Amino acid sequence: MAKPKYTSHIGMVDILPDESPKWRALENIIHEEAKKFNFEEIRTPIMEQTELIVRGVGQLTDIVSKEIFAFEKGDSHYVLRPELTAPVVRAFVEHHMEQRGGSQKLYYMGPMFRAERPQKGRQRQFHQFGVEIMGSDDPIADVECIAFMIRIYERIGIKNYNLKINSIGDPESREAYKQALRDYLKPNFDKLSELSQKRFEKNPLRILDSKEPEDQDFIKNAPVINDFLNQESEDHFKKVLAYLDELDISYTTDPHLVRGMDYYTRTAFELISPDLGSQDALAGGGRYDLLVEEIGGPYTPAVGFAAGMERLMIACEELDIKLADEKSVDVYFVTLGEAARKWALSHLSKTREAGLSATMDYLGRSMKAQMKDANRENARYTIIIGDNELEQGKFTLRNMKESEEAQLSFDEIVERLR
RNA sequence: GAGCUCGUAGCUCAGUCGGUUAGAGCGCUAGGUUGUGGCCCUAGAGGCCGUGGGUUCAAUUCCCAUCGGGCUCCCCA
Repeated sequence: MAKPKYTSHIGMVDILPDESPKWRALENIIHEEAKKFNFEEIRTPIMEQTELIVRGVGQLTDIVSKEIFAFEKGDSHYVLRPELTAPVVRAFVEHHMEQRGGSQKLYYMGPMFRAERPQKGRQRQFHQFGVEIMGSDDPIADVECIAFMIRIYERIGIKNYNLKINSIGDPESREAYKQALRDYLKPNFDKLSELSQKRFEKNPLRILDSKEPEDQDFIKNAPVINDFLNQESEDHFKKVLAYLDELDISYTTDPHLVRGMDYYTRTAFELISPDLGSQDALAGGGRYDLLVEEIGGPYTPAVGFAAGMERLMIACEELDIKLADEKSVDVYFVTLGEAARKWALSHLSKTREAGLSATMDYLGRSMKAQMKDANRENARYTIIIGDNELEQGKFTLRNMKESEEAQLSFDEIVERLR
């Protein structure tokens, strides 16, 4: 196929009419469940200051070091948001949202941007939904957050997932652990994969995540962070797990789970799906007790997660889950002649005012073509309007599924369909 | 950012061991039924064979590059 002159950018896809109903259905589910959990929606701009993202997400993360879309205009440094925790924290601080009282339970959804090489389940413009609970360090908040996340997948019917959870402690215990990890690995440094050697100084935790075969033996016997948690973090983690048990949410503790953003403290979790291929994370999140201060606000412990909406869609397809109904319209006005078209135009309005969906042919086509079109649009009924009908004030109402017809006045038709 | 792989009608794909007018199914439009859809029949529209360059008498076919998709790594949602 010859490519058109103008196409969307690589990794940025259109959501066409055949797909958009699925998206709306998913969005509706998220709104409904958020309402049940008493989460309030927050919408922030698509662009943020580059410095916010660099500080918030972390200079050394892949997201910031190689995946952000950034540009300058005048003195301003713009970046397309790669995630929404930092922007939500920014809004929280900017608008002194702690003054609203209590803890803030926020949710969001929308497009994010990362300049990665696209593959299935990974695009440059993609969509996430997620929540942030700000102002509480109670393990209950962690678990409510996870419960909401799980609830979305459960409601949709995606039950084939694995919740992995870990605690990466506070910065002090993490530093102690990093050092212990380095001490453990150092004698075998030369035997580590090239990649892991690079990670050794900068981010040794990542070595635990390595998929390189030569690293696996070292990883298996490495010290685990759980042994380095201070009492507070350990108690916190135990409570999180106990509350998960209370909710009968099954999980796997994974001492090797570390996350890509620098801001995480204590609880970290991921939701993995076997139905996704190599990009198998449905959602991920954790606690970030120090980020609000980092951004310039008051000490505000917080926890949240983000979930990939495209990945959720892919899982639905793999599992043959239909998010949206077939398209349909209540009434299709089939017109024969100019007088009928004019009548139809005004009575379309009346039909819609009665709460029904209604449409007609705009192309002046034959009756057969109109009937075919009505079929394609999945019309429940057609109303056939010709000179005879206009004269008598009785129209042919055809039930498309049953192939039954009746002669009725317009008022009777509306009454019957309502 | 790296490796592999694919790229022919709107969609799914044949095909050309380089050689006159590139095919099918579905979809679309129209007719068969001058006022009736879904099935059937007929016809039509729709392709510089992703793009650019090279080799050649000749390239959709071979070579290179590029763009785009897929898979994998990295990383993440």
